[in-house]
Amino acid sequence: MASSKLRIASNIKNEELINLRRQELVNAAVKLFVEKGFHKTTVREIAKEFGMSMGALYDYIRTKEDILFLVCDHIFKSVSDKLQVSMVGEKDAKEKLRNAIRDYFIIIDSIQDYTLLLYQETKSLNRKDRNYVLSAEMELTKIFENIIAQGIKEKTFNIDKRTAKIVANNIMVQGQMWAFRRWVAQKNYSLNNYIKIQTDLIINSIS
Amino acid sequence: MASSKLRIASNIKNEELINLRRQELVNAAVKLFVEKGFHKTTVREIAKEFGMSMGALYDYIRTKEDILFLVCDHIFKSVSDKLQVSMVGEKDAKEKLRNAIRDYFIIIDSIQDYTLLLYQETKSLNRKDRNYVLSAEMELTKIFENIIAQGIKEKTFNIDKRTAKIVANNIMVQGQMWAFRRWVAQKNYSLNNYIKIQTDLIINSIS
Amino acid sequence: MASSKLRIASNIKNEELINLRRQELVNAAVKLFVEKGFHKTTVREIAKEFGMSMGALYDYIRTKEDILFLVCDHIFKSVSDKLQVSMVGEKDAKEKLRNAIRDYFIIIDSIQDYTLLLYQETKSLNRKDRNYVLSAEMELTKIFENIIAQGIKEKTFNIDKRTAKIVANNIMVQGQMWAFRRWVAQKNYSLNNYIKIQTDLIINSIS
Amino acid sequence: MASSKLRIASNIKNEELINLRRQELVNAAVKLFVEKGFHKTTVREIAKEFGMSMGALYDYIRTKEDILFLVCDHIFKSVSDKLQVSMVGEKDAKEKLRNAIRDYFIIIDSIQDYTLLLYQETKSLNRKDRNYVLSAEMELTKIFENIIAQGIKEKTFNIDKRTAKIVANNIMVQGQMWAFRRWVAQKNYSLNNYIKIQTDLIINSIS
DNA sequence: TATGAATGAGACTTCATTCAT
DNA sequence: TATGAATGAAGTCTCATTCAT
Repeated sequence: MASSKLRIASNIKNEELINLRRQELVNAAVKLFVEKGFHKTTVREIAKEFGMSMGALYDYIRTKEDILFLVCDHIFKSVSDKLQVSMVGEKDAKEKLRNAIRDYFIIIDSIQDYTLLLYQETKSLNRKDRNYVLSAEMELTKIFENIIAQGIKEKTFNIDKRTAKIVANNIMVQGQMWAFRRWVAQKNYSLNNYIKIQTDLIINSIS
Repeated sequence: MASSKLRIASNIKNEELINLRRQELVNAAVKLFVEKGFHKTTVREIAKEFGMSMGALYDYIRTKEDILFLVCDHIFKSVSDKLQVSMVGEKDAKEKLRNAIRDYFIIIDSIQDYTLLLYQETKSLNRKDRNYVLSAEMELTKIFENIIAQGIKEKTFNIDKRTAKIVANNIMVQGQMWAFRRWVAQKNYSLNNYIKIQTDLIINSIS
Repeated sequence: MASSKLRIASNIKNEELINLRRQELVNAAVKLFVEKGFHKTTVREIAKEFGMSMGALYDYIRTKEDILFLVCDHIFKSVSDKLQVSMVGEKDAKEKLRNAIRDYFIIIDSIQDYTLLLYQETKSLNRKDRNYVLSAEMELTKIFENIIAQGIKEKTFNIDKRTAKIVANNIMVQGQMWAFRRWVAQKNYSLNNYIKIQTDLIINSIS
Repeated sequence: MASSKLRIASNIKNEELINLRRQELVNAAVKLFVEKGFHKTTVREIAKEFGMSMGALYDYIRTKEDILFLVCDHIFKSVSDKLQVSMVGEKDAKEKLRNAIRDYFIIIDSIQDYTLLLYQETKSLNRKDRNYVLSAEMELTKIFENIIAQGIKEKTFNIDKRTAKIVANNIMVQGQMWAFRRWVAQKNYSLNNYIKIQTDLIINSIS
């Protein structure tokens, strides 16, 4: 995954330095993008938050859009890495699904702002970068799909494979909903409440 | 509802003309916004598509953002009006819910591009206009919430009121998902399939 | 003097109507020019204050600058007419001068805003119109010059003719000063005070 | 005094460069403003005269009005500095006053165009900047007031303090008159003539 | 004669990107 | 390698003036 950053060209030769600086760059940019959106954030502002000159910044990227990709890539990997970690352990499918949903929703909650950013600015990426991010999203969805597939095989879940794919996607958007519809969701429910209600609904619908 | 347009000031005195031209303007702008997004569409391009001079365009609005509001308002009302119409008739709650979901998903399908636009560019509106759009969205959600509430009263649905609200929101995002995740959804399912599967899942989860 | 208005072409044939309407136009424009200055006042605003359509307004003038000329001309004539009136009667030169200064200062005071306008926006006129206004101003100055000349002949005033011209101009600018330096003048002196002090200084300097 | 320039924000970090470029900018702008007035001069023209791109120009200022302030500030300081310098030396009040008037009128003569500009465009400044310029003007007036006050104490001048303030203001406007009424003043008098006549009138009026 | 919608040139301003130092 | 001043294209918006009705 780390190699994804290399998709973006740089003047700098030292690869370690690139990665270190880009990490700092992402942190600076994310903060500003969350606050004001991609289009309304200027490269000057990013450079200032980054603590470097404009020239230096442009040693690590080629265009402003590169920064957005770096940011999206970073955000997505945060979710993916954390979720991957939580997935270990030998449990039955229902338990596994409950845990995965819980972990996923908790992750979303912890990076709400990033979630918003990820789904609102993706369209500003060029085709190639956008596809990269989308495919990353699909990998994530696959995690849920696989758990459900296991449950179907174990006869725990009583749906077909085609429905499983939709349920997996439903889980994804219901997670995002916690961030997107915060005015409704977070005003009326605690995160635990929300997780319990959604999980029960999902399990119920496929059992 | 028509009065919402009056939120936006105009140099033109003839109110009918304002409405006519704004309708044309919305049509022109929607097309471009869908293609390239709000920020990447220039007012000059809109004026050209609008078929009038820049000056004329600015006789009907005050700022570029006004155009976005007009567009969002228009899109939202399309959905709302159509859904409202489909809601008449005396059926039991389950039947009503099935029909409402079906109608809503069909509407979303018929204005996919607009849906995308509506949910991606809302954040570019100023606070006031954004709130206006959000509250309109909440009204829509309420429609589903009310049907479910009726089902609960009739003992058709076996959930509490707090869960009902979440289900209503789930329906909304699952509709939007048809547009947003078209690469997944529309590649793998026909609209009818999608509607059937999602409806069954929902009914199942609350019965 | 009335013919000065004819310097400006019009589509309208009825000359009386022209004069009537132009008077109204001047009143509308003066108010706005005083408030916001010539450049920051739009023709649309003038038309609105004027109570006519833009098309109608342009029947009475050719360009926006024409309005400024009409206004300057009007203001200047107000002063001139009033001063002319006050000049009648048989008095000795010193008495005459005292009275003329008094009358002039009182007039300036009564049209302070206009005075400001007249001297700040004149430069926005084209050469011809500006010269017209300037020559009108010189006529006014001549009034004072003539009184002083009379006093010199009567041996009341002990200066030469060349000095008289300067004194006349001094009187003019000291009058304007009441309007221009209002923060100093009107904060520290009543109009009567101011008139008395300035008149005494002037008389003293030439006796 | 130099700090007055800091009232205006800049993108440039090198403060010396700011001062240098702003000086160049003022020179370019003054020339154009004198020729055509503030409103009729475009930023593009200023940039061209400035010898830099529009973008570069806007690195040194925030708005077009800032340029006007810079210009007014510069002009005023030219007068103020020169007059301050001429003020040294131990002379009696009458001698001092004669010299101060002479120096002031000579300065005005040497920067006639600037004087015109200063007093015609001040109103285009925003409140804060306008007040800044006005208060600078009042400081200048104070110089004359103080000399006269000294003469009153020394019994050289036979007027009261309230009259002294008016005389000081008269001197200011009579200086400006040399520039404003150039068609009258400079056509009929040499500068030396003008100075002599005005000075004698003033001294006469207060002795 | 009156209306006011439409024109379109041009104004001010921003900002991603480059490059001399 | 780092700096940040400079570029210039492009953006949004205004408004004096015209002309079909």
